[in-house]
Parts: sequence; C-alpha cells; structure tokens
Amino acid sequence: MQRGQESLDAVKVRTLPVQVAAHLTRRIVRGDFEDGRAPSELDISREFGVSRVVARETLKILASLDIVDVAQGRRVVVRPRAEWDYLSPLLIEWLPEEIVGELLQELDQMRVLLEPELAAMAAASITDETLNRLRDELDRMAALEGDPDAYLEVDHEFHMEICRAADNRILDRIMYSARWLGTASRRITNEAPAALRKATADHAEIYEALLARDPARARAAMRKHLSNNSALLAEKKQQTKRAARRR
Amino acid sequence: MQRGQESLDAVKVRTLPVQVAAHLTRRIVRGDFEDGRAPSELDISREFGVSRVVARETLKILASLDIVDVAQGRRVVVRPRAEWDYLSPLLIEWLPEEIVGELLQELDQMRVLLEPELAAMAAASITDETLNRLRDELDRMAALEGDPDAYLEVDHEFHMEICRAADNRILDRIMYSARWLGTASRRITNEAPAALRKATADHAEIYEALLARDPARARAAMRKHLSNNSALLAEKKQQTKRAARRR
DNA sequence: AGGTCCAACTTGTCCTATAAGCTGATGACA
DNA sequence: TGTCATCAGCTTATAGGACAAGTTGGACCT
Repeated sequence: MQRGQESLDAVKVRTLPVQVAAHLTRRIVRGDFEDGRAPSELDISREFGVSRVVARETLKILASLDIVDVAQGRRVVVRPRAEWDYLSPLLIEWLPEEIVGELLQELDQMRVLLEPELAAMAAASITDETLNRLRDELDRMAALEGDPDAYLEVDHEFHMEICRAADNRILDRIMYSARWLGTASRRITNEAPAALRKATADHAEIYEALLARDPARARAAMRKHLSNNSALLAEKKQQTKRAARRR
Repeated sequence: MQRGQESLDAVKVRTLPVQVAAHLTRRIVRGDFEDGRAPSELDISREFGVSRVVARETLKILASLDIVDVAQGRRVVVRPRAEWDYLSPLLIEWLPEEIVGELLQELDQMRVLLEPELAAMAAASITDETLNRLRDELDRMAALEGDPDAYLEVDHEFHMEICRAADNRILDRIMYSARWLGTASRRITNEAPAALRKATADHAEIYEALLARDPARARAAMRKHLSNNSALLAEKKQQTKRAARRR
C-alpha cells in the first residue's frame, strides 16, 4: 500500500479517512484554502494516494464537523470557522495548541454555568445507587492522588455521574461532549499535584450535599470546586501569555 | 433503480444513506434489535436493496450519532439510548413525537440556564454593528406577527445573534445545535398567536438592555422572555398528558 | 450585449475484489 | 475431562473502475 507525498504512515491509530481528515483540517486551519475552495474527492485521492472511497469518507467526516459543505455537482467549500463543531473531540485534536487553549477557557465558562445547576438538579432526584457509586469513586480518587492521569479519569466519571443524575439528556450530552477537556487539561493539572488534594476535599463536600439531597448546598459546593479549577486555568493562561511575550 | 421491500422512494429529499439511516433508527427505537446486534453492511445492502457503499455510509452516519458502535471484524452493536447524540437535528427528526416532546422540555431547561448568561455576556462586549442587526430583526419581527413561520425564523436569528455576541464558540455551538427547537416548537407556538406579540415586547426589552450595555438588565429581560416560553411548553405538555389519559 | 445551451467537472451510487481484524468452534494435548 | 492453540468464516477497511445525476462556466448564437 503506497502513500502519496504526504506521509500518513506514522502509526495506524485510526482509519485512513480519519488520518486524511486530520491532515486536511490542519491545512485548512493553516489557511491553505482561503478562497474557500477545498480539494475534491479526486484531488484528495491523488494527493494522498488513497482510493476515492477513502477520499469520499474523508469529506464526509469534514462535512459532519461543519468544516466544509459538500453537495452533488458543486465544489467542496470551506465553511466559516465560527460554524465548526467545536464540541467534537475529533476536531479539537486537530487544532493547534493556542486555539485549544482559548477553547479550554470558553469551555470552562460553560461548565461554570451548567455544572452547579446540574448538581442542584441531581440533588433533587438522585438515587441511592448513584450515591453509592459516587462514594466509591470518591474513595478511589483518594487512593489515586499519586497518579494524576488515573485520578482525572475517575474525576471525570464522578462529574458525569452527577450529570446523569440530573436526568436531562440534552445537558448530559453537552457535558459528555466536553470530555476532551479531560485530556487537554491533564497537562495543566499534572503540573500542580497539590490541586488534587484540594479537589478531593471539594468532591467530598459535593457528595455530602447530594447525600443530604440539598440542592442549594450542592450548587454552592460545585461552584466552589469549579472556581478552583478556573483559577488554575487562568494562571496557566497567564504563563502562556508571558511565554509568548518572551518570544 | 429498484428498492427492496422497505419503501424509501417517497421523495428524494436527502441522499440514500440518510434515508436508510432514518429507517434503521426508527426500527431501533421501536426495539427491533433489543439483543444489541444491529444489521451488518451486507444485511442492510440486501434488505434495502442498496449497494454496499450506501450501507456503509449508513452505518457511518449512525455511528457518528453514537447510535451504534462499528469496528472492523466485530458485529455492529446498538449503544445505550442514553448515549445517543440528542443534540443532532438529524436524530431528532427521526425520533417519535413523544420523545421529542420530552427532549423539548429538557432543551428548554438548558436554554433557561444558558441564555440569560449569554445575554449578560453579550451586553458586556456587544458591537454597534450587532446592535444594528438586532434592531433590524426586531423591526422585521414586528412586521411578521401574522406569519408565525417566518416570525420564528427571525426570532431564532435574533437569539443566535446575541449568542454570537457573547463571544464563546462552545456556547455558540451548543445553542446552534438547538436549532431544531425552532422547527419542533413551531407547532406549539402557531397555536397561540397571541404569544407572538408578547414575544416582540420581550425582545424589545432585551434589545434595550443590550443597547444600554447593562448585563444585569439583559439577563433579567432574557430570563423573563424564556419563562413565558417555558410556560407555553408546560401547558402543551399538560395537554399531551390529558390526551394520553383519554386514550 | 444578452441569453441559451452544452461540455466538463463534481458528487452519488453501483459492482467486484482483496486485505485485515475478530469470534466462536474445532480439535490437539495434558 | 479440561485447557489452550488454531483456524474457518464472519465482519469491516480499502482499492479500482463504471455510470448516473447535478452544477457551473464558457462557447456560441441571436
């Protein structure tokens, strides 16, 4: 299986269409098709040395992320960046770090708006079963403070559990879409291990509020927890800015 | 071009894969594959009388909506309904009315959480240009009170304009995903034309607050506007319940 | 100059073939 | 009899070639 001039053959992590889509997206971000005309199926097929089937699926992926518009007979056109699907973990993965940094802040803003309310909603309708699972996750997190990666895995599960308890499929989906936050913020939180202990205390407080089925207290506890997180992010942003100024 | 036993040939509104995906989703919702094993590419190809390419793209669509899991060598499996992408207008279109009704309420809950804050954020950073567009849309809505469909079109644009002004791509995307609300709620609002005049007044108040660049007032105005909407939805829900009880 | 129409290009769909990955059942071995 | 390696048969992934159908821009005619 031969490839074209673009080297895709690093490691076969994903299917060919996904790899090609990643390359193309990066080129679009770089500004290669500023006239709005993106490569056609045949162009892609030739340039990357893949079959038309793969080129086709590549365009389907880009279209599903609202990166391009595809229609029979018409040329493929790049859509305005403002309309891209920034909720998709796939897209995030392909964006340059500085944009992801900005998105991380915007996503944090969203969490601050939603999660306290989700906690309050959950407090009103949470089941004993869910409470048990939360208790369990709490214990596991306490044991994992030395391993930030594993910790954040459980951390995310803890938050999603609460989200699910709020019993709203739309909000649940939104928070689920934000799961890439975990991967992206990992780098940040790893640098500040002391924050993990603080997080554990926060989580315990949220759990207590839910156990007491007290919406107001759950909201407040979640809000406090998130404000710690936001502070960390803002600090990181400052560092990035300083680094940029040094350049 | 001949079709299989399932009749897809109503009107060619969309591509074949989309039509087949719609049919399959409806069957999944109906509970046809409760064992979790969904039809394979060949199954679909045979049953609907389409080529394997189309069957393949069908599965890709279902996978992108998190309705099924597809992997090489493994059978296609249906994912738990809780994990489906309820933010996708495509999926919503294929769901039975009663589920859409529930989702409408959950979506309303989301809007109540987000939109007032979006309005407040917008008030802090809105440009004169955006204000002009809002003014224009306000005028157009006033003229369109007799035509609910056209009215709601502009209504949606008005809300999205504010959302964009808040300058947060994530939140913007979330609200954009909720655009199916327009179509779905159209039926409801059409029944209560008096509500349109009320909405116009609400919109004007929001506009005034933005013009004054007063976040708190913008938040309050938006909250009031949405509470009217929520009331309408709740009323509709009551009617549906009564109708169900009669059955 | 203005309008009509067609040729070239583009995506949509079909067919057939091969590669690659998974699963369950068969059968060898302890 | 129980355990484990192996493989046949299923599945998706990719390739190549063909034709249908829709769009666009330019050639051509008036």
